[in-house]
Amino acid sequence: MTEALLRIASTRGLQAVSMREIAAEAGVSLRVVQYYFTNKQALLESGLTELGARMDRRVKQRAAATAGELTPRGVFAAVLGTILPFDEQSKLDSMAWTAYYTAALTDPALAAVGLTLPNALEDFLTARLTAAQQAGDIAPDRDPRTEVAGLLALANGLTHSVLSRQRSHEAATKIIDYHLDRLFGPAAAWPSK
Amino acid sequence: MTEALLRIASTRGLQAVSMREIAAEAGVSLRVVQYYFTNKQALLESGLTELGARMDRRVKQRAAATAGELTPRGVFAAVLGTILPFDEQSKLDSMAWTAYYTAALTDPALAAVGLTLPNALEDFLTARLTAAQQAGDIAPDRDPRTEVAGLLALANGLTHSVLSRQRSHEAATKIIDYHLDRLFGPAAAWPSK
DNA sequence: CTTGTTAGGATACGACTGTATCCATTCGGG
DNA sequence: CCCGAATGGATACAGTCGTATCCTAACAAG
Repeated sequence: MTEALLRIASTRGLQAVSMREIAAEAGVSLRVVQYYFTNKQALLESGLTELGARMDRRVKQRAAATAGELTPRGVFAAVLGTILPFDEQSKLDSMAWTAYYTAALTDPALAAVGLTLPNALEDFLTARLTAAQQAGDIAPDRDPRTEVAGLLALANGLTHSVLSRQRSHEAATKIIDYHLDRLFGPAAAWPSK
Repeated sequence: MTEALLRIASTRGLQAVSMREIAAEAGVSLRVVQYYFTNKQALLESGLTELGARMDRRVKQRAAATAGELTPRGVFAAVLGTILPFDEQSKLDSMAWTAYYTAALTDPALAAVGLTLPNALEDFLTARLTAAQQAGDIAPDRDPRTEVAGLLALANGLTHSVLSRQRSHEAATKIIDYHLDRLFGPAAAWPSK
């Protein structure tokens, strides 16, 4: 049922989401939609929560697939590579995510729900990068939180350009890899103290 | 009149934009809104065009203010610094721009109008960076179009994080400057052929 | 003075919205 | 057996939406 909501949101936009449309898409009656989601607000929030859960699942799948050795760089490549839309389904999810993001800008209730995952992601990556720095994997003059913020912003921006067909998935991945190369580059390129 | 539309779009979202709301916001009757914009579609497109014009004006203003010497790096700092929301008005415009961007994902007519400025910007900056590379201002192993795409995506992503109050304008500017430092860094840091 | 164009007020129409109400099932525990 | 709770179908309600229509003015050109 929440899937029907996200299907509509990602193909026709969040403004096309109505209780009746969801009922039709899910093949149930209007009353059933009302029954399981008391409000339209509750319905929308459930869609956002589901989106977050999917993203979480995808990150873990990719991390498991790349298993064996999870270098700091491997973690970043997995997470950032998961943010970028890489197949039809994740592309649809990214569209829905974008729709929600925009709605959250003028709807505080959605903003509260929608910011938890991005913030958790930033904290998680920052902790990883700090550890990597202490282990000597990245240059000591880098600020972990700033680097993470920049990388996440880059991934989000690239996602948008992929969605609007300005850029292919491959081109976006290349740009991400390029930045990871610079960050996790050889110690020889670090500035001497 | 288009200003009233953008005022509503940036404060309450594009889905709150209705002909009657615009009429009320502009202090005119519904008929007048219908008179000057035959369609709602035409109305929406005029808002998008106006947003593009404002952005254009801002870039030129900033470029003129930083006048005297317009180094390649100065051009990039001006353009990217203009994309980031730096005062209340540009913040509102960025919100409206985001709303339009999202709507364009599921509305081909808006996409056509909305992509002209970003594409023009990318072409312009790529030409500048190519020239700078030939002049020896950046390392020869950089791909200008890729670099520009990355920087624009970064600026867009940072804009979003500023709008959702994850990041301050200053923090975002610092990240941009950091990347520009790397790009236009001293020749000593370039890889030897 | 007449006539056509531009401008705008008032109102109506059908479609669609979220929500509420009324009613019929199904089903498990007492 | 029964009875309350869970589940869901059908329909109604009050708004709001974009759009269309009808009617005045104002004004410039003939």
